[in-house]
Amino acid sequence: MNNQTDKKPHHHGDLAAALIQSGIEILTESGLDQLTLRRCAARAGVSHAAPAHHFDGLAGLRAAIAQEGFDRFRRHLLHSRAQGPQDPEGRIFSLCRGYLDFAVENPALFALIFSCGALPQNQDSLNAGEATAYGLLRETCAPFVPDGTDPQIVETQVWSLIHGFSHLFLAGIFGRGNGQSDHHALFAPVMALLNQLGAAAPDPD
Amino acid sequence: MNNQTDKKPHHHGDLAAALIQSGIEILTESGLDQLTLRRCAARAGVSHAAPAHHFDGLAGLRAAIAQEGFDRFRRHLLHSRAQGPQDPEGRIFSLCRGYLDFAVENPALFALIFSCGALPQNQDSLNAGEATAYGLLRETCAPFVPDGTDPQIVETQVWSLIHGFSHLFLAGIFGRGNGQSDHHALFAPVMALLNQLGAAAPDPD
DNA sequence: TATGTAAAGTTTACAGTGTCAAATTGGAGA
DNA sequence: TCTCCAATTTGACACTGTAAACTTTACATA
Repeated sequence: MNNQTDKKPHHHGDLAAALIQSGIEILTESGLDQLTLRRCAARAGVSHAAPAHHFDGLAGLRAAIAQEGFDRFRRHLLHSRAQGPQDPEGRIFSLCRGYLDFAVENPALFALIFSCGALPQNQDSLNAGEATAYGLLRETCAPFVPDGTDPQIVETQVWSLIHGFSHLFLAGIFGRGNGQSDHHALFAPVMALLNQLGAAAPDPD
Repeated sequence: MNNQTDKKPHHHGDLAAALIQSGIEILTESGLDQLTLRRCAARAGVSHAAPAHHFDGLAGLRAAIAQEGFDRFRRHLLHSRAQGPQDPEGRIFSLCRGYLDFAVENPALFALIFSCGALPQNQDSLNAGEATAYGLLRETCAPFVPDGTDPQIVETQVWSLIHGFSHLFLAGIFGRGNGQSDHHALFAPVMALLNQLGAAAPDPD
């Protein structure tokens, strides 16, 4: 469909990629409701109707931005996981901390990524290792999966926990009411329950 | 400001409430992007500029709808919790199941409620008992809070877990890729981790 | 009853949006 | 050089939010 790589359009160098980049910048600077076809086009230096030749309307552009955002999200998680200690607990802690940090630092992009219908997740991504965010999660959760158990159980628990906290924090459920906004301090309960993961899954060592 | 209760406007019976109701219907039938000032006005049988006299623009209407939606959400949780067994585990299980069911049955309203900035949560709501959704959660979590511990720890764990699962399910992370869409089956891992709550908090009985 | 006032709703207008059809541009191959 | 064709622009249309001016209605007061 819209493979913006390895293909040089005639006039603009690579308009599709430029539009996605413009969109992410607008998202970061001005929020989700300012993400507009015409604004992206103007920022990329083309006329207002140019994006129609690369994406299927606004929905298509948003989907493309979400896909790129998801990849940046994945790289952020990868980098964050590599920062801390490399034992199973350290890796999953760093991964979750990176998850929250990305959400706090890129709230609009985070919201777009997880808005309904924008995600082209398929079955392949489950076993894709570091190639996808889900694969990254699966890798990191693997040491906590008891033998003979469906790994998706632990993955569901971990992802639900960290995603729920991140989303609720952005929504202002935690924090705003308290007048407190240090998300790392509020994060402690999530880490505590993450520790229960080991208790729930007796190590077969 | 906009107290639509106990006050009979002159022409329309209660336009503010009618607009909110119209908005929720549009949300349910056509999704979030179809929620428009003019559409709400038309559905309520007034001209397109009438809502401006009751709400502060589209953002104000959305906030009012979110507030009403949050109250319906609260009542849904209350009803769901009353359905199952009334021991602490049964109550929290039913509450979480109601949380997920509401999200699945009202995806657009659920998204609006938890979209950033639409929530007027304040400190009072924390101790409001059944009067607010957070109070409801606090009540239900109370039996799992160890003596001398901040109840917000358990509340954060439970809400993050159930909210994260619900939101990710709506986003299609679980389910769609599998071709499986029975949210109650996929829900099991959340329930399992919820059981760890008891293990994390040794009952002082 | 007559009048004034303020709220509620309508009309009109304008800038910005997505989307489509037609015209135009500019580079690649003949 | 000429032609073709994809990329882009131009122009138009319907729809949106918003603001101002205007009209209608209900109520209080004299």
